[in-house]
Amino acid sequence: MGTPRTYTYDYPMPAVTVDCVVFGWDDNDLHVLLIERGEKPYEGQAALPGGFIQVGRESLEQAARRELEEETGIRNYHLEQLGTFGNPDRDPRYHVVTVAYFALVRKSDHRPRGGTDARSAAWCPLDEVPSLAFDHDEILAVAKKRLYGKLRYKPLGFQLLPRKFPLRDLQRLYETASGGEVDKRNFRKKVLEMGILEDLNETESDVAHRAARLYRFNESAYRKRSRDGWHFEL
Amino acid sequence: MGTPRTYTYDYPMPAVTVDCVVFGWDDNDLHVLLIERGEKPYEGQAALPGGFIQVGRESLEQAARRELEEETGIRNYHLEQLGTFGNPDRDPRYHVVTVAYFALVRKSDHRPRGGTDARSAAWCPLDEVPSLAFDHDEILAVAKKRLYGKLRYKPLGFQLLPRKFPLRDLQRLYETASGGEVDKRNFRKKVLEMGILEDLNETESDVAHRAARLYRFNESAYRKRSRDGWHFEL
DNA sequence: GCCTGATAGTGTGATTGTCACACCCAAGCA
DNA sequence: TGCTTGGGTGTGACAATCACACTATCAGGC
Repeated sequence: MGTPRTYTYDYPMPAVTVDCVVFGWDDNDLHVLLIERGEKPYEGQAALPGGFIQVGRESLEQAARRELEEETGIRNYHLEQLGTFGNPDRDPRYHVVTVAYFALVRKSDHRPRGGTDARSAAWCPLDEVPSLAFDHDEILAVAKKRLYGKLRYKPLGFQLLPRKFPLRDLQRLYETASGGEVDKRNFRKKVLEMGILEDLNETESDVAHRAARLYRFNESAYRKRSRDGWHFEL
Repeated sequence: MGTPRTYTYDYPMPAVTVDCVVFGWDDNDLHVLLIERGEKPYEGQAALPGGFIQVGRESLEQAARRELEEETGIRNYHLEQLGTFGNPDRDPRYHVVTVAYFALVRKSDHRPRGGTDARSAAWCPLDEVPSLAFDHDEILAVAKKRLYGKLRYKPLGFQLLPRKFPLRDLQRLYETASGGEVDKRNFRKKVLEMGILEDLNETESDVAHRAARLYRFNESAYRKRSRDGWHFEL
């Protein structure tokens, strides 16, 4: 559509892309969403989903959301900027500056292989990630570090868990992030005393043991406490 | 030098710049380094120092350091990436994506108006900053928030203070960042027990009151403790 | 040289938060 | 019905945090 044309500048220009590190949680493990590249540099290799920004037409965050939705069909997720990577040789073709984003999604909200179309997007457990295209290994490493750090002092874990969850699952997630074990009783006491979880008076079903109570993150309670100078920490 | 030429692409390209928020500390107040714009959009208005990256030739951090050194002559400072701003209309001319950096310098290391040349760079107290060009107000706001947050859990304050400093000054800096007052005795005890300050057995001179002892940040002690899983917090 | 104003430096006790720890309970399944 | 699995609950020891007030030292002015 439209006549082919070209764009001329007085100086060399870099290309700008966005790449997204999408984390999902699956009962026991963190997963990242990877695509398989269908085009030339690094064709066939795994990479982070992303693409070029539409110059003059969208903000960086809009570009990240657009790419994510196009390539993976996911919606409703936490998204924040992670950092920008711009070494001149990070793309073998020419100078590409990429703005990396960091997304947290509820895997349970999206049908197992949500792929609307195009290149295959698939969840990959964090400790089985293959070598990635470009400098995406480095980007992923930064994202991991940021996620683990941030889970402790921002209530981001609730963006990964299903809306209703038992405390056990919350604890597992935090143990994964901190790399250590946590005492069950202390964990429960601490979390419940924060007053940001709503007890749903429901229990799990279909489990082969005593069913656990389900809770929901109470965002407005969280915001109220935050306004009063309190801050989340686990 | 070199023949004038142009650069042609199949797609529209954004420009990429770096901008630096440079903080300095002056006994009692935080200052930011601002330049006065000498060129068209926002000519004559205050702005953050920065400029275009050299496409294909330097990384983003190299670009930030180059621009800072060119425009202000400062050297030896802490520099980290702050975030990237890329709304299509943030520059009235065309789509410019800017990668913001965040620098901490010892004002005492640099002669009062270090300007090597070119446009005038000047320190401005944080609470007297005028309205800035582009979206630099927003960038500065993000930087301030990041600085205040980070001072509490990373030993960045020592990058702002002179190498030898009395505890009083350290306390002032932290009070500024946290917006509250702190008990002198508790502060001293806490800081000294960290074991990351070296007592120089020297005192201030030329003060109209009892001279305070001077201390120095002991980076290797800090790193050793960090490796053992300890973390800085004030 | 002595008085004054300004800031440096120092210890304790009360309170609060953090941590480690073990047992009984409910439900599904064989 | 009993075995297995994980759910749910309280207390006491210890450590960290907080609030708090006085004496010491220096420079400058009188």
